[in-house]
Amino acid sequence: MSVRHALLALLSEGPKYGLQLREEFEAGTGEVWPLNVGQVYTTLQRLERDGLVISDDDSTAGADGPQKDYRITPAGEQELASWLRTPPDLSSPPRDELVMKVLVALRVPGTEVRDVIQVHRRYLVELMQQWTRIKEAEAGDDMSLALVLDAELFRLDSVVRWLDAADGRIKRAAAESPAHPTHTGAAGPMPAQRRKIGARR
Amino acid sequence: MSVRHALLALLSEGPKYGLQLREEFEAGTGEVWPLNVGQVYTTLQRLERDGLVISDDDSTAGADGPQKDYRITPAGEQELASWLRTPPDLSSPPRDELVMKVLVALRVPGTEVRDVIQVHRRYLVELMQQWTRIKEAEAGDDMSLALVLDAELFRLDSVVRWLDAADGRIKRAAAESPAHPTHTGAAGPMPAQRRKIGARR
DNA sequence: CGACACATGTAACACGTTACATGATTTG
DNA sequence: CAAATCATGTAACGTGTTACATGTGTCG
Repeated sequence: MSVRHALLALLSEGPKYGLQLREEFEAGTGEVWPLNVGQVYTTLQRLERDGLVISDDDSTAGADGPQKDYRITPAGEQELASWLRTPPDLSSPPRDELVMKVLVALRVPGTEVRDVIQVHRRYLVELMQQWTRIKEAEAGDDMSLALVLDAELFRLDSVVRWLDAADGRIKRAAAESPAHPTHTGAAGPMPAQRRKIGARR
Repeated sequence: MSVRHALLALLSEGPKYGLQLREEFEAGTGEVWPLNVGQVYTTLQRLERDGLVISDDDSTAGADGPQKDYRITPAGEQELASWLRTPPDLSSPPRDELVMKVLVALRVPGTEVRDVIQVHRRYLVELMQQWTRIKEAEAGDDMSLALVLDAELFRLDSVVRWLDAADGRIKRAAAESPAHPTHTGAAGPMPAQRRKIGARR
């Protein structure tokens, strides 16, 4: 749902065509969020189908070249404005791949959880250094780029801190019950039924 | 790519069937990551197609009831082990919806960026409190749940801190060029071509 | 038996990705 | 003109969601 509204936003500045939207999208995110063209066209089709956008196809007047301009509709403007102040869905936190891996490593016997954690930790720190380098080198005058890189750096930092906390938890749990150092929770083959937490949609 | 490997992991403990996998998946994440059944079946089909898993359909022996057991294959075991130590793709940071919204709010004239930021900030803080309450109430003996909630709390905290940093950046930028207080970067209708950063795939 | 739950599946859609096909315009 | 580039589109696939259809087993 992100690209859809981004295109809407670009169109709110005036009529534009497919490739132009792709270029402006990438320029507006400091070129770190590539956007494939195919998605631009299919998204535009869906936007038009939903009445948030209309195309010049060959109607009113200026069908100058091969370009097909799209214009935002009032419904589109309204959708955009409401999207901007609508926080994302509460309900359950998104499934995170790295968290998944640690949970799996905890549960699958014969897996060195601490190793898995360290492997990913090293990788994340490296990644952070890369982005930091890019940020220092190129985000001087580009606020969009600075914001995007800030967000990613904050996120990666939180992941690293989570890995450390997880490692601590695991170490502690292992100390308390050395019998099964890598296995916790959901022990039996048929875990006891528990009340659902995440089902508040 | 997350559910796929989680199912593989559950199957590495022994043969299981569809609904059972769904239940164990949810139990293993403290019930905060609901998993719809349809996806379990389609994912199992793809896993079988890829040779990572085989089903009892009506072959060897025990076709006891309506349940259809799946077993992991050696190829599946190997895939699982390699997945555990493979860090996610480098390349470009994932497109984040909230970052998107702030970038859009910055660019679309007539939008109070600071307001948008504050609206989401309030929401995030509320969310954190909710999760914290649940964590204190229920994550005492369930390590999986504690890990999942930790991860989400760390993540939300990083988002809040990013929002604050973004607000600061925007305030600073507004102070420096009060002419266009809400607009930065990518100014012209056809922004100057710049070198692509994210294209290192 | 009939109702309910367990269990498996399928269909349709949204979004994202990659790859390919096809015109139109510019330029050497 | 021929080739390169610009521009639009389509096809196929992966993953996720919701909703519906269909069997099977148990139990009042």
